Amino acid sequence: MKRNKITPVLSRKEREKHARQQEILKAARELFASKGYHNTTLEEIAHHAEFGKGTIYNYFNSKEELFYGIIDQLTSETLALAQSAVNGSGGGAREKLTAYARAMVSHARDNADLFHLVMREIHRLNSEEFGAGLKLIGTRARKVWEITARPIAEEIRAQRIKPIDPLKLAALFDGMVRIHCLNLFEKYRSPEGRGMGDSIEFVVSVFFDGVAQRKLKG
Amino acid sequence: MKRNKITPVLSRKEREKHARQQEILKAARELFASKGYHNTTLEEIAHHAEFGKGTIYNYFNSKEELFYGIIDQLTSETLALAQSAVNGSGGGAREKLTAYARAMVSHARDNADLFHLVMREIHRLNSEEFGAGLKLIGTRARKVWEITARPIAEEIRAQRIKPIDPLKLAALFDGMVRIHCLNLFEKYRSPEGRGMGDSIEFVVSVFFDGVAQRKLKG
Amino acid sequence: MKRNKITPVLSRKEREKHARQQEILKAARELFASKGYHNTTLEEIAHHAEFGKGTIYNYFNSKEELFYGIIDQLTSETLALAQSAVNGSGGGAREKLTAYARAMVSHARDNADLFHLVMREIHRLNSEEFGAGLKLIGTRARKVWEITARPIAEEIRAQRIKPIDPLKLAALFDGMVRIHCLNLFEKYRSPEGRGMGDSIEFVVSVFFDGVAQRKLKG
Amino acid sequence: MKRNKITPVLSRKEREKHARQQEILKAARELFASKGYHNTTLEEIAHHAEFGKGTIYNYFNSKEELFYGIIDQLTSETLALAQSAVNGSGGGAREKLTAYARAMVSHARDNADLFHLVMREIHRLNSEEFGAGLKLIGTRARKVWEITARPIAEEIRAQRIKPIDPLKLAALFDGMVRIHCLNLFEKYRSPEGRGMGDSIEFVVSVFFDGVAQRKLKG
DNA sequence: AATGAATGAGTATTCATTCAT
DNA sequence: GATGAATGAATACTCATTCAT
Repeated sequence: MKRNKITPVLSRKEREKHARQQEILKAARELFASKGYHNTTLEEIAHHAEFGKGTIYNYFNSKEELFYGIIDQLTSETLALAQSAVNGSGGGAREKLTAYARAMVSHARDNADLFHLVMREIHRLNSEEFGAGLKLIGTRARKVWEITARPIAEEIRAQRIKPIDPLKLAALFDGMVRIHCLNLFEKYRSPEGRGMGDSIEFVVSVFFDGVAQRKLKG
Repeated sequence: MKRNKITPVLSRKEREKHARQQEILKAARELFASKGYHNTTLEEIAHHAEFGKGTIYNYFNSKEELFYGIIDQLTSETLALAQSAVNGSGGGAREKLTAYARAMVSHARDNADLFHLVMREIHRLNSEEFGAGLKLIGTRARKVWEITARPIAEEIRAQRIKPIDPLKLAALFDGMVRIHCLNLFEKYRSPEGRGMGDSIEFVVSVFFDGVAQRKLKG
Repeated sequence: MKRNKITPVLSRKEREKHARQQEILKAARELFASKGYHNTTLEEIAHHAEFGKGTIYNYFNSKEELFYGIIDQLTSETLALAQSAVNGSGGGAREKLTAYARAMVSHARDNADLFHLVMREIHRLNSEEFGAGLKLIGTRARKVWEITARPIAEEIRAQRIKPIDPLKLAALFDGMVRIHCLNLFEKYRSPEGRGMGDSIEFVVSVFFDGVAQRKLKG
Repeated sequence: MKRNKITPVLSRKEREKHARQQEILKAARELFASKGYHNTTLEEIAHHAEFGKGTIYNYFNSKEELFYGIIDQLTSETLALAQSAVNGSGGGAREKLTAYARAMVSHARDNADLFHLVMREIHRLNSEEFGAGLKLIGTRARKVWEITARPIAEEIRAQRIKPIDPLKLAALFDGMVRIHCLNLFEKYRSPEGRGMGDSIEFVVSVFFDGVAQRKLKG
């Protein structure tokens, strides 16, 4: 991707500022993920990012906002992942949703702790004062649903999927995938629970075909 | 150890002690649910329960233990609900799981805030912070699965459900129901999202029959 | 010691009250001695004395006062001990003071922890608000000095002791004995320090004869 | 490691840090001395030192550690005082010990409250509470004894002092001096007690010569 | 822009004391 | 008199945020 040297999109200063923001976010992600939001101090984040404590405040107005930054990152990663799964993979809804599900599992595996972190802290944001941060999550989730609803809608039109509100279906499927991820990467599952269906195909199959045995035609 | 029917099982003192514990739990439930664990102070709980701060410590050894008390209450409610749905409703797996799902939606509606609290805190299982006391949640969740897995297993034996690990299926179904509840009662859903299928039958139907249109046999 | 049955000095009620007070004091002595004043709760004292917490307050108005009661006990024991040493032992000042010193060492050994406790907490009493409790100690200590000063004074009159204010000498001797006790029963003395002169005669000898070698007469 | 004379051993920052530590120690010394350890709150210390409460914790990790800091200060002052008395004054043991005793009285007069504080807290050595950090006091006290034992040992060798373990003698002498100081500066002594021999020579004289009148030879 | 020392609001927990039974 | 449940004042310590350098 070439950039015109004369009119760079971002000035050097802006680029450096952005780079430092990313460094801070990275440090915070790691610490929040492993110790939780409340148990991580700004001092630790600053130290881990190799900045002074005060410097953090040049890039984020508060610890809260830093956390929003992470949510933003994480949800936009998910969004991108949905987009490329739906656009990039050939075939019909089944193939596209499978691709999305696979990508989600992989993403959740790489960010298991963070994934849980957001699930955990989401409620804090739920309180009146943090409406803003939550809306972001809601909005992004909805966008994911809209993207995955598209191939579903197409197949409904082609009468290969039952005529149910595609957005509902997309939301349900997304939920199934997320629950599956949680179950997969839950640290404290009982030992027997481990390995319980790490194949995402199981989920896709239930979603499309149901669990009921098809009656054999006489 | 026989007990005379006339003398109650618990003495007046014991009954009063238990009643007060319940009052405190109730107050804590409401506050934790609406403001989250970290944002609720013991002073608020005491005030809301109309007790002195010190009194709380006569019934629970710490804020954390109080929290465990709530988790215990809620998860045992869910467990009871699963048991009566499975044992009490006639019919096959479809009817029993529908009954369970209905009961969950109703329970979640009555305890919307608390439901979110536990859905969220369930993920704290991962955090060192609450590790010890919260295995409880995992254990209880698994018990629910075991209960709902039973009718599934029966139908597998009767070849009316595909031969998949019934526990896996139960866990997936439970997850679908819970996700559905979350979507239904999420406070901050965008307005358009509201009313997106509050009929739980939709979920049951996808679980059993899938979304794919059945090809008509020649 | 006979008591006239008709006019008992104390009524049964009074005697019982006194007995219970002693029980409480005993329990408190043991706990204060082993754990210190601040680290002992009234609840522990009550439990150890096998009374209810509230009952303690029927006998002592406060934890403070309970502590004074112990000081009173301890200092009056010391006083009694000084009296009997001085009156009871034959011989001159040297014998009488030796008897006192021996009794003190023995008493301190039996009450080592309590002995330290009083030394330790004495300063708290030093603050304006506790003047009362401290005066007691001061008064009792002075009485001990007066008692031990008597045989000293006699020997001064007999020109067997240098003509120095006997009260000063008594106070110094008392201090020497107490310091010796502290050194003897100090728990955390370095190992080499242990056993460093557990014979009280050493102290008596220095007091009377000094450490200087007498010049041999030509 | 050579240092250029022009660059100071400590940087400005280090010097300032040290200065602030001293200020805090000073404030704590005054408050602990007048009110005792338990009756002094960190908030008071902070206020008296004209710092914020949190600032204290940038210099000392806990209230307890702050207390150790004071103990350290005071005991090292005493140690220094013993050293210079023994090394600095000419003459034999009598002169050197007199110098030490004088210095102690003067030091105790200047720090009467604090002196009592430490005399009292020295006995906390016994309580589990302070065990670890307070070995320091015992160690320092022992060092003082070792220092003052040296001139005594010399005179024993010269047969001018009786052949008794010099460390024992040093400990006894030190105790006599300290007791004398306590008696001198005890705030709440009864009025008649005041002025009871503030001449330390009295103590030295008893230590060396004893109180017994020497029988005139033949 | 970067820093980190200073700050003080905020909070869980303890425990002497009271008082209804 | 005896009891122990209820009480709330008291306090060490944390940490997000500020701001002078």
